[in-house]
Amino acid sequence: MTTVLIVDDQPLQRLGFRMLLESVPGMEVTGEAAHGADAVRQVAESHPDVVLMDVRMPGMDGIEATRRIVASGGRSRVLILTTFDLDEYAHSALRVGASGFLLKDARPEELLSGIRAVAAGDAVIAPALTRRLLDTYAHRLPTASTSESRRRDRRLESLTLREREILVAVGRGWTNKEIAERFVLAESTVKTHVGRVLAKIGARDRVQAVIFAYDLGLSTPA
Amino acid sequence: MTTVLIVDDQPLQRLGFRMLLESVPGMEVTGEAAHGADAVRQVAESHPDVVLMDVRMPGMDGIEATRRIVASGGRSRVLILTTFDLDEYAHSALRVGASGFLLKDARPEELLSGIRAVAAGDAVIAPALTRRLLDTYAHRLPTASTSESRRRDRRLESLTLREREILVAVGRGWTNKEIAERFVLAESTVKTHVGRVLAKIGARDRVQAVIFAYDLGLSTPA
DNA sequence: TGTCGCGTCGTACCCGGGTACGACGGCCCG
DNA sequence: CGGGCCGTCGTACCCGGGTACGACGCGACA
Repeated sequence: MTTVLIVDDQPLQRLGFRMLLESVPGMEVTGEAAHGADAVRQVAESHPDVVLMDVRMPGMDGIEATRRIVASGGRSRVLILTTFDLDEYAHSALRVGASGFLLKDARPEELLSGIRAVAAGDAVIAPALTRRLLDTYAHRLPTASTSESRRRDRRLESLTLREREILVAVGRGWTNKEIAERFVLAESTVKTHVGRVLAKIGARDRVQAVIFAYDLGLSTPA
Repeated sequence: MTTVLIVDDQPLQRLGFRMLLESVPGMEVTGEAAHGADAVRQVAESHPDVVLMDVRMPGMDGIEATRRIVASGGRSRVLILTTFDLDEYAHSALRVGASGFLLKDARPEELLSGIRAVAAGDAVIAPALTRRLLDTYAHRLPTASTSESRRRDRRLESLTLREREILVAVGRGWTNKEIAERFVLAESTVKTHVGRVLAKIGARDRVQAVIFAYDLGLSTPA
């Protein structure tokens, strides 16, 4: 049984989705929300497997709602559904952790197939957008085995838990003193940790450490 | 009418694809190839809309064949089909210009839907792989215009061209001295610029400036 | 013609950050 | 039990970075 929360500001659109989903065995609609804030609230309550999320809504939009749902750490996956084939939407949505991005003109079976994939922990992107993403980013994919990213992974692996925490803090732009205060440590201790982190990841100073953190997604914008 | 070339070293596999495609109106199989070299030759002759390409084949493999087909500049699009869910294959395939990457265990309608999308100039990636690609690369997508970043955009707008260049350099982790050398400037000049940038964007130090730059996608993890 | 934004450079000062030590207690594991 | 990893803290030193001035030449534009 796959549980779904429908989020869209248009009642008629919600009805359409509900009709479709309820006609399919194994799909259950656990609720509807008309704006982002309500969506976030309902996800916290009912923990649906999949959230069908519209982008453009009055009040909190779908991107921000997605960000909060993902950040909450629950099991729910967000599948963005929009009428507008805009790259900015898609980039933002995928960036904040959406598991999918489909257009509302998709055929019903494509939508259902997408929902199933997302519920299973996979991800889907509309073919038109996939094309543009590939055109833009395919050339910078790693050629083959290992290379850069995996080597960096090893560098990250070499960090102890504490050091990783410190690196994240540095990535937030905090000074040593601020880190010391928040972690309740002596500033000298923080310096020690930072120094070890720099040595391990091969950074010259905390600026390069921040860049390293962003490259690995350890720190993320927004 | 969509024309398709089937490339696979296993005759039985080719037969399966042919049976499926010929059962669908609007699909036409223009030929079969058992290895990469033959595929490249046939594409040059018959210019199919879509090439269904296996990866593992004796002789020239599917990746190399794809590279050549794409490089030839024709209209044919390549859809990779493989039994093996290996990231290296996918990365390589997409990098050399494949329009899609699906697994052979896909349902027939998914495969057909993928072929249609590719024929239309779009692209498709298997959901399981899409998930991994997103997990790996989504965080480095450029941010777009959310309400948040638009406010920052104004801050960015307030920077002069030179200051923006300096900010990018800072975002790369360069020291003031290094920036001075690369831009052929005095270090004091760089300091002046950096100071003005910090004041304008509301950053305390260059670390926060780096974070700012990443948030706006002005600097991106390469 | 004046003036304003921009880019350039200099000096002087202070401070946060990075390094190089050394040290101590806790913990796990051989 | 001893050694190793981890996390903690301290002192001392040096340097890069940030700030606060002031100054100059240039092009645009009123």
